[in-house]
Amino acid sequence: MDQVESVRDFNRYYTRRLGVLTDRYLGQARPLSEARLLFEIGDRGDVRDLRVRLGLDSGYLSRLLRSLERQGLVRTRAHPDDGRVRIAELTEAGRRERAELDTRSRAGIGELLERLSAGQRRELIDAQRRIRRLLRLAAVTVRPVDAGAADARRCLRAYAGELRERFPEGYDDTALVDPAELTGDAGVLLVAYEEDRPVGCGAWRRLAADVAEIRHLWVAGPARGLGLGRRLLEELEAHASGHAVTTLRLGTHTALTEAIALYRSSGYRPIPPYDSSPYHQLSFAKRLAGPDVSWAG
Amino acid sequence: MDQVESVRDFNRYYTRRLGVLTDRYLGQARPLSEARLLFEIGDRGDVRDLRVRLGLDSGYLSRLLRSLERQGLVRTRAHPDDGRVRIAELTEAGRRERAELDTRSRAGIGELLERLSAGQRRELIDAQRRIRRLLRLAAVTVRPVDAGAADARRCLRAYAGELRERFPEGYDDTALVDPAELTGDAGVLLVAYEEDRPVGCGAWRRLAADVAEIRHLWVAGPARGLGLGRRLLEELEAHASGHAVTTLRLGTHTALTEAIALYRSSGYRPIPPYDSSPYHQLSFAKRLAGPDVSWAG
DNA sequence: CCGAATCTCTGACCTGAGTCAGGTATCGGC
DNA sequence: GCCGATACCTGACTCAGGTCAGAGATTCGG
Repeated sequence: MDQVESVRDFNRYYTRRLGVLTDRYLGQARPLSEARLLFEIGDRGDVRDLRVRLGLDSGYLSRLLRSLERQGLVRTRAHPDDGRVRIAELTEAGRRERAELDTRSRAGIGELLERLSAGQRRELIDAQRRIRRLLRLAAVTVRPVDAGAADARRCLRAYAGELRERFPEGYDDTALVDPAELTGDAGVLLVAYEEDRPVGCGAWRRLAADVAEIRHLWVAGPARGLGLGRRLLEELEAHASGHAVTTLRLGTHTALTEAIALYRSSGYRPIPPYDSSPYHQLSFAKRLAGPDVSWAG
Repeated sequence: MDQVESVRDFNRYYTRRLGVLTDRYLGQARPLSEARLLFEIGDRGDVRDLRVRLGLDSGYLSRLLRSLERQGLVRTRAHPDDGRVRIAELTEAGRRERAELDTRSRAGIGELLERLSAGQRRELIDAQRRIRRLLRLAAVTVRPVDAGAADARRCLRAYAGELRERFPEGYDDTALVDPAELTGDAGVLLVAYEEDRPVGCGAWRRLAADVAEIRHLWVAGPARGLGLGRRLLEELEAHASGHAVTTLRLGTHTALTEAIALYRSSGYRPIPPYDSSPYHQLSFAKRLAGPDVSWAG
């Protein structure tokens, strides 16, 4: 069986098993969308927000809320600052109901886990962690973005903020590269998106005819551990390679230990300092294989 | 986060990701139940069978078939041997449609896999295999069954048939234990069920006040590799232990290499032959820890 | 202060999915 | 050849889930 077929097969099996579980433990009495809404409201939530998060039609959501209100599970009131927006909050009964649903769902999973040994349970959870990491990584798309655009600036601001925290000497924003230097043949800024949210970036900037430097490689906190840094680095190399760059340099700070490990394991070798940036305590370089190299394998 | 929460979290993530995929690649134009039916019919299938496999109401299934027939995707005719049963088969257009759905679904998964490296793909598939194995194992329930009941006899017949194949000298059914000896304090037959289908069995039979023997430990072909043999053995030990048995013996055939490995790794030690069965080329024994031992951890 | 935009709500409508109660044809056993 | 069981079909119904068009309240920008 090929890989695609194997994944499809797993999907079929998993959804079927999951269906049985949720049918038995959650789907009693209450429609699924109401149950989901109860969870999503949390203790309170404004309706506009709920609509976006659950992706529901405003009319439909309104009706669902009305239904929960009739059942005494939810109360709504106007937003204090914006009279158009309404706030939904769970009543005491609503909180009990949600806790009940929660307990039932936990019980279903708990029963399932009980039939496994401790080692098997750990194996299950570990395998789920791996799958999730890989699926998240596969969901991330990386594309060039104008360095002055909103998403790009948000990434760079987050990057700078983090360096300010991590460097004992702080970080001065003026060390950021000028957006104008990352266009056309002069360089590029790549932004990684997970479900339309920017979760990482990286740039290369030309230093000479066939030499460029990697700058501002950054991955947002919640997206770390996916292997996204490596992927960004690889995409930057491929992109630079396609613009006649044969040597990549970069400078980094001794405080950034994960980054240093990444560079080393990606084939970057230490070199003497190539510029005077105070943040470049260590410098590295790598010779690229050529524009037709396939890094995706 | 505790284990139950971790599993729930994975379920939520996975169904959401899966939902996006199937929405985008399968849910176009054709209702899900029709699509599923197209797949399930295969090239042909009798309606009775489809009803059971898909778990549908007969009226509903009939209507679905009528709809597919109107669309020219399915043809039905009477069963040659039984005029009550109808046979559904795909027309040329139906086969094209199914192939189209298949391609689209494959494409979705394929795109996802493409964004991973070869090693990551392998890791994903391996993790899915593990999860599936563990979930199947967790879905299996083991319970005592009267050795004369239909399910029990089916298992024992399958067990005997397999030994007949695997032993060079064949196997004589009269060597099977007498059902009457597996009741009350004299012994028990446990049957393992996966979703209501019997997929394995095992028995213990009393030989003396505190001695019993394990007999007829068997796992159906499709359920092998789940660790079900070990689980049956453990449940037999616990059950025997609860009936004042302190020593378990068993005899086995040199041809049953997996079984021998299982016994050895479960704490059974070789002993001289304790009976004259021609099939007991090797004999083992194990001392049980006591009736209150917890084997489930 | 006006007009456009935003937010919620209501009513009308639709589809998919499925249940339930019969009815008809056929079969298997006697 | 009759009777009960089996397999199917039809019609009537329910429910969840969701879309669409507008109305009414409120806010925002100029």
